[in-house]
Amino acid sequence: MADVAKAAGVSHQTVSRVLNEHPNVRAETRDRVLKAIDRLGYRRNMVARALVTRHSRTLGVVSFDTILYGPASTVYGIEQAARDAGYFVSIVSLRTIDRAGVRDAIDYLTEQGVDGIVVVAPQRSAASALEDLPRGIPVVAVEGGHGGAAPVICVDQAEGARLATAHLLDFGHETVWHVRGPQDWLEAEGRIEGWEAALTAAGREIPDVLSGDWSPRSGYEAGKRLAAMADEVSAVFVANDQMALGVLRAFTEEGVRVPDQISVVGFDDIPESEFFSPPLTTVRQDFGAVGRHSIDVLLKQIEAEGRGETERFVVPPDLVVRASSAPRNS
Amino acid sequence: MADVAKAAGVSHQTVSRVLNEHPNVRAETRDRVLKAIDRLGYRRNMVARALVTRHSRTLGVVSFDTILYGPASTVYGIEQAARDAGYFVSIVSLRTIDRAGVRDAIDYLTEQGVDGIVVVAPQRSAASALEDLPRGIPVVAVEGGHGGAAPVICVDQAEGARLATAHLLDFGHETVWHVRGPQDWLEAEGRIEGWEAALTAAGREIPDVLSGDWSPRSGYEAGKRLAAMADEVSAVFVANDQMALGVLRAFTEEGVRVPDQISVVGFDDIPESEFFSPPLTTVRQDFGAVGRHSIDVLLKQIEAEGRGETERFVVPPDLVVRASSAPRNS
DNA sequence: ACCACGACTGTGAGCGTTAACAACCTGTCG
DNA sequence: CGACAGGTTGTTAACGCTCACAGTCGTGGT
Repeated sequence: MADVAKAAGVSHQTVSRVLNEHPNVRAETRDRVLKAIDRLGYRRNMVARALVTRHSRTLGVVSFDTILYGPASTVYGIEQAARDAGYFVSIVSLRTIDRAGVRDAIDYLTEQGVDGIVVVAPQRSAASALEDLPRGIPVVAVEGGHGGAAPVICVDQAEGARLATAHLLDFGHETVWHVRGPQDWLEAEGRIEGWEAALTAAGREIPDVLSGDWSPRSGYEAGKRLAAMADEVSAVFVANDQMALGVLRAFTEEGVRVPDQISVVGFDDIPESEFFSPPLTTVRQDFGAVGRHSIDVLLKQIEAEGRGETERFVVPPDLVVRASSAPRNS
Repeated sequence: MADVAKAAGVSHQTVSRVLNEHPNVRAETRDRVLKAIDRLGYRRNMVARALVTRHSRTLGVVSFDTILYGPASTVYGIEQAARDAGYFVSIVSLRTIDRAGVRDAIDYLTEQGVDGIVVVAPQRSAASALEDLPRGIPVVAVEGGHGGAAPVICVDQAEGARLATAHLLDFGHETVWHVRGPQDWLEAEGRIEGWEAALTAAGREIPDVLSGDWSPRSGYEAGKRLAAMADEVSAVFVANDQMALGVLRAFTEEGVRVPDQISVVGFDDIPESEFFSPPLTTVRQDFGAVGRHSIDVLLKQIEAEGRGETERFVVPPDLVVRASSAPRNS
């Protein structure tokens, strides 16, 4: 910077002013500085800037299993929204998720000097890490349950499940079976909740829940079990599309026709769902909206210096009806 | 830090030494400092550290479309490997990929003070941005063609395609059709190359190529066209699994039986492939290995301060045989 | 002619850390 | 007993930037 100042015949402070678009710089001076910057190939050192301003214009993201469609989409949405707002994103992708891991990641990012942190905490154990947050750094949670001290942005899982279940009941199915996601996941809980609520509201029996772990294989295994009771089962709500694919595969192998014998509904609307055999009825989540809102809320927290309200933002899901669900055949 | 020094009755430099695990600190002194740090809840300011050491222990990643399975897995592999090596990762996820975008991202990250950059450049236009790199910052390319000035880490796409095609020829198919990926993508080119090479090596005719854009829908459309010529076609190599799903769907709709009438092979081995109807024969890429190697090479470049060799690391792919491919029927 | 004011520019300090060097202490060896 | 090595600690000066403040200059009003 000193070199530029010398080359342009001004003080370092004037160079700084040009860089920061301060209004009180004569146009001619600005040009001279800009030319010098260009000629010398000068790049300002953001680290030094961050040291004095105490703002790095970088946000941290703590996530888990960023290869799964849901988390990957969420992180992508967050990154885009952050960049639009002029912020960088540093990512920590946890291998195993637990209280300690999330806390370490938050500490780690804090130490790096990020201005705020988005924690994608889809599991109870991760969400619990948000209960007593280190003060001094704004944090928002995505899919983080009640979120403890942090604001929460989430998709209304229960509502999505309710839509899916009600859709099947509307088709005249006596009841709807459910293949759930893994124990610790809040999304799995929310979906069960909505499913039960819809059944209860219609005065239907609540069948035993089958367990899965989000993987197609676990759906396949659940599908085998359901196929074995094909005479009692006419509709299944599966907690995500990957497991739903496994269910469809098991049904195909066992000669159970979808939707003639059994209707299947998934959750997520992954790009593949439309081309399953048959195309899958499912619940779409707007991950872009989740990312945008989480950044909005986080920036608001940063501006308010932690004194912002711990609001809660719920994004509504949509039902996408395709060929895997149909009126009951009897 | 001054506070800690005062509390422990030492100089700030001794605190710094404790923090950096300098050997020449008396055990008793270290304990005293550590206790003071703990008591005051002190956290060292990495920004100030980065300013003076000129190392941020942060690496930049420039990527594109991080929701697709391939890029997402690559970025995940990079992130894990970087963290194992004690580095942070800042991500820039490009919306549209072109020379200017990649250059901007590299500049952006350089300005932020990253120690090195991994560019995931699966497209020709992105790879071309690597031809004249800004000096002064180590860069490695993943899937970046010849890579220009930067070392390249990639999966041997042509070899994967050769494996897939040879597998189908071994099954007695007269020739193998191909649904390619989008124009600008190097991976699409590599896969075509391998496919042609395998056909040429076997002295077979090279059929017209069908075009897709990686999406299931484009595969579906290609599948419809192939189904219309089902009597000439007995084997198809599709450039990725998502498009292969679309092809399978189109075949199902048109009553083309897989693999009885037509064998289908994909590329990527996404988690869903095993549960397609029928389960998909495909080519698996080891994204974890790509991530690890790219970080290895990048760190080597950083140590060598840019004077490292521009090596090229090729990761071999594996053929995974499932039910969608079978010996020719007739 | 004087003053006030705004536009523009320069000066010095300081952000929190590490590097380089100096200083001190202890023990060992000739 | 003195010198010297080596472990341990403290002092000072950067790193590259912004902030607060202090000019300087020209303009317009009284």
